[in-house]
Amino acid sequence: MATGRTHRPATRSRGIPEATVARLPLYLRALTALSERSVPTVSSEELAAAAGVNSAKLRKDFSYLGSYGTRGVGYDVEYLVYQISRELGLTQDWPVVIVGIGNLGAALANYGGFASRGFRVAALIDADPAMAGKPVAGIPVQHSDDLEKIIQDNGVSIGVIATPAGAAQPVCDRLVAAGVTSILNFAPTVLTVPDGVDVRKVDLSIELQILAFHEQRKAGEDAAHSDGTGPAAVTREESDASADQGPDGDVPAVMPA
Amino acid sequence: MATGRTHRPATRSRGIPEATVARLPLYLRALTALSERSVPTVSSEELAAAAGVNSAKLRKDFSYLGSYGTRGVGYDVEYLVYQISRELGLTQDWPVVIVGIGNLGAALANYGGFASRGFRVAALIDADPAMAGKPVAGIPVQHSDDLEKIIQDNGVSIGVIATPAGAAQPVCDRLVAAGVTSILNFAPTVLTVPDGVDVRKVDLSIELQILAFHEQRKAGEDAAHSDGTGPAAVTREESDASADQGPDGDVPAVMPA
DNA sequence: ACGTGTGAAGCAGTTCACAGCG
DNA sequence: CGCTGTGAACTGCTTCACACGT
Repeated sequence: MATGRTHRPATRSRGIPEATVARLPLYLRALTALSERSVPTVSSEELAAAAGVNSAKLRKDFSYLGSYGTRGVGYDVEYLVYQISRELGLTQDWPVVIVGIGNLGAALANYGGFASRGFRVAALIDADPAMAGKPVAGIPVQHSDDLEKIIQDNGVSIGVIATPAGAAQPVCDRLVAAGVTSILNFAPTVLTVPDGVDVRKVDLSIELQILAFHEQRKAGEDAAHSDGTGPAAVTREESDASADQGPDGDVPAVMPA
Repeated sequence: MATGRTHRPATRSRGIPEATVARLPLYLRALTALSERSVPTVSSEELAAAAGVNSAKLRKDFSYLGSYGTRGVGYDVEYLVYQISRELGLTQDWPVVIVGIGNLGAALANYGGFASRGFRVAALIDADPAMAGKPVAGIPVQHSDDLEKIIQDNGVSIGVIATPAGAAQPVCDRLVAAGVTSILNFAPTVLTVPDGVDVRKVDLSIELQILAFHEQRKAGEDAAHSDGTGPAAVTREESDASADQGPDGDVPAVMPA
């Protein structure tokens, strides 16, 4: 690595746009599927279709990684898989802890997406003493009293929070204090973290609300026209989400004045 | 395929930017919490802090909805809750079906975020006959043979897919054919849908990979020479996600040449 | 000829900074 | 005054279109 070619050793330079990073996993998945089918090369057009993006965007994205394609031919599948994996840091093993082994935490522990691709569930942690020792997805649940020790013993830097909303911030604080610097938060709460710690949020009810917004719009437009039975309205195959921190609290009923 | 571009009506009369729509649920949650504490008004500054955004952005967002604030005072909490709820379409009831009642589907069914805020789990559907009739979260699971009838009988327009990757597209097709026009996809697959159908995706492994990327970057910077300027490490409280369609297939091991 | 790689144009989203109203 | 509402500047992402290497 870092063997300068024509440019600077820019291979993993600081300059990859966030939007591009967010799409690399997409490309990787599509490429992995091609790899399994022993497809040797792909054009940007083909790969873009498989990943659900447009080809200009894909080429631009890849250009940030380097010039890994061959003009007139396309990209070497195996090589790209490797380069993207490396860029994403998936050539190393990331031990992950899941905190909060309720319905969701258990589902996450069982989710195949974890085991594959460099992520390994190092420990499951729950505050309920009754859970301690009980195996979930083949891994014994440990009590949250030992959280700090578990983090340190396993060299964990990525934590997943699947606790109830109220417990999320305290858990987050302890994780961070113990050395975790990346957090995936499933609780519907805004997490406050110190600089240098990354938080990503997955929030079911926010996603639903966004869908409801568009759904309402469709209904409105339909009504304005005829009572048509056919769907014809807001078409977006590139709806964008973004958003990071969720606000706090549980979500009760909506009923103003 | 995968090229619906249908343009965007742009900001004519009813044009709320997508990025703003994605934040409305955040504001709503923060406002609801305030409402519960009987706080009568908030300033953009306070509310922004609670929602984890900056106040200029919040004011700009609200300006798309109308002028609901009072200069020198702030926003009336109850009134804003109502306006945002209405804008998001949460003043009506949205029946939702969840297809695929495995670990994740069951967790979703039990998730409180569903029940609150205008969403109602109208039915749980699974392909496994052994599941049929078994209650999950108090709702009996129905067999997928009856999917179309269930959708139509309940007037469902929002579907949640929590099946394995391989089943997602067929399920999606049936949902759409039966009248569903908004889909929340938890399967790691790129869903192809006709124009007029909205798809949002929640993908655990993509989120983890994005975290891994930043994590690797932190480690690299620490290990190598420390830069001499400003704060080290990636500090982002506003990391952005985006991304919509995921690519297809399961995700096996990564191991190129 | 073909498909990558990329300047340049175009656009969406964010931030600034201040005018204007209570 | 204080705080909202918003034009205007700015930043970053996407799309275009074509030169260039193979």
